[in-house]
Amino acid sequence: MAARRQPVGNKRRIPRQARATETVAAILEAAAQVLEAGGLRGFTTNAVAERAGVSVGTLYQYFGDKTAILLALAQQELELALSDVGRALQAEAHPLVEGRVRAVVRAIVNAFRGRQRARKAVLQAILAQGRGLETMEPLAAFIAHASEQIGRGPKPVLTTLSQEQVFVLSRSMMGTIRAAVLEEQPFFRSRAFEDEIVRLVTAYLDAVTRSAVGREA
Amino acid sequence: MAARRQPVGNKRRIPRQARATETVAAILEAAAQVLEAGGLRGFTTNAVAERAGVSVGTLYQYFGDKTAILLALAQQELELALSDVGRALQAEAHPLVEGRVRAVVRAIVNAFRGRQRARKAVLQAILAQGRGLETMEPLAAFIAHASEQIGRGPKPVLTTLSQEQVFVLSRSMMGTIRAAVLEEQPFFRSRAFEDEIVRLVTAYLDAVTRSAVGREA
DNA sequence: CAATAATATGAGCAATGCTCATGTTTCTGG
DNA sequence: CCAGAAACATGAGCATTGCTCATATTATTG
Repeated sequence: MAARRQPVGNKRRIPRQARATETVAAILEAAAQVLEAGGLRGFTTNAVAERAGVSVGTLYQYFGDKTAILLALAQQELELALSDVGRALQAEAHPLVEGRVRAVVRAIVNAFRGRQRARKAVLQAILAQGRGLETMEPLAAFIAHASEQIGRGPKPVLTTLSQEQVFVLSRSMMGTIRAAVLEEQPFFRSRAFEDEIVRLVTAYLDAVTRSAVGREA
Repeated sequence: MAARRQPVGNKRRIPRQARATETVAAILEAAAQVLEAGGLRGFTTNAVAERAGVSVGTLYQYFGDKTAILLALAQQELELALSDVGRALQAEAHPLVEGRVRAVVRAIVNAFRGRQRARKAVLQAILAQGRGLETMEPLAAFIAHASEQIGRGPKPVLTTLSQEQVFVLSRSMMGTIRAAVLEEQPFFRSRAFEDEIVRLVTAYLDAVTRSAVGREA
């Protein structure tokens, strides 16, 4: 977690001195501010550099291109969200599958509080870049693992999910939430919406389980 | 269908002569070709104009900005896909809900044949523009209507879906398919993948129905 | 066949992503 | 404490691209 890994293919400098670390942090913070203020439209490299109090050249020492900044922001956010979800899963040892699903859904939805414009812009950008894959992979892995956590309990449920099942599970859930954010749906934080997502995930897990059980015996 | 409606806020010219209509068609075709050849990276207004055999100025007489071209392509595609889905629903008077869901899913997946790069690019672009809403609205409306078609039959199922339910239904399904396209998942056209999407939708519809029935009586 | 409306042109402006030659700060070993 | 090296920072400016506008060409109308 503490290990600083650069995305593959990035030929840029890795900060080795404290000064550089601060610079990178300043750039990321500036990027978030610029996004929050003007969305993707106002997000120019010059604007970010100026706001961060560095020159464009410096910015390009640490980020290969404009998108790399967005990607870094996205990864930052994702790590935070995932740890939240992990905590929610451990804390809420809810006896019912539905309860644990709800804990996960709520944690994810909650991850979208504050700096909404910036978050929306980051979402747009990584989708546009077609880099959903890299950003999504940790989440999918997590869900694959979490589904076992979710599935075990008083009534043990799941064995292992196929890759297609993990994919459908993660993308349907995230796709729904993501669409709600991008479209700025008013019911995004409503209980009714949460209920429906929980229903979706729970019903799917149920169906998968029934099918798996039926295939044995 | 024949009625030519311009997106709101578009101050551009509407073709009135045959020549202009052909020009617009040529531009759209050129745009698709450019996208197919070089993806979003190669998609420059100058390139499109050149390929279409017109000048940039002409292009900008009919499209307010670069994105408008992508949006037009998207709407074109969507209309085609929706009519396919509609036909699939009418033709396949399958007795089981699952059968009708499968017909819809298959029609949508089939809509992604050919010109894959162009299609992917268009998806990326409209997502990046945050215009998913407008492009999605007809689909959501369609699904809201289709869900009644799907729900009726030997075992009548549904009454009416809430806005949250329509949203979850449409976005979870499209989100999953969209992710598979954008990430170029190898199992995109596999039977296993189709099965899982069908399972997802069917299970959700079932759960909604059970809940609605339980609330009466 | 004018007169008018519709359509087409493309040089070039403004904005933006990004580079590179140069200058400054920090570290390291003797 | 001090060179020499390595890391870090700078910003003018190049290349590209989205888009405009003054002008020219083609179609329609009465």
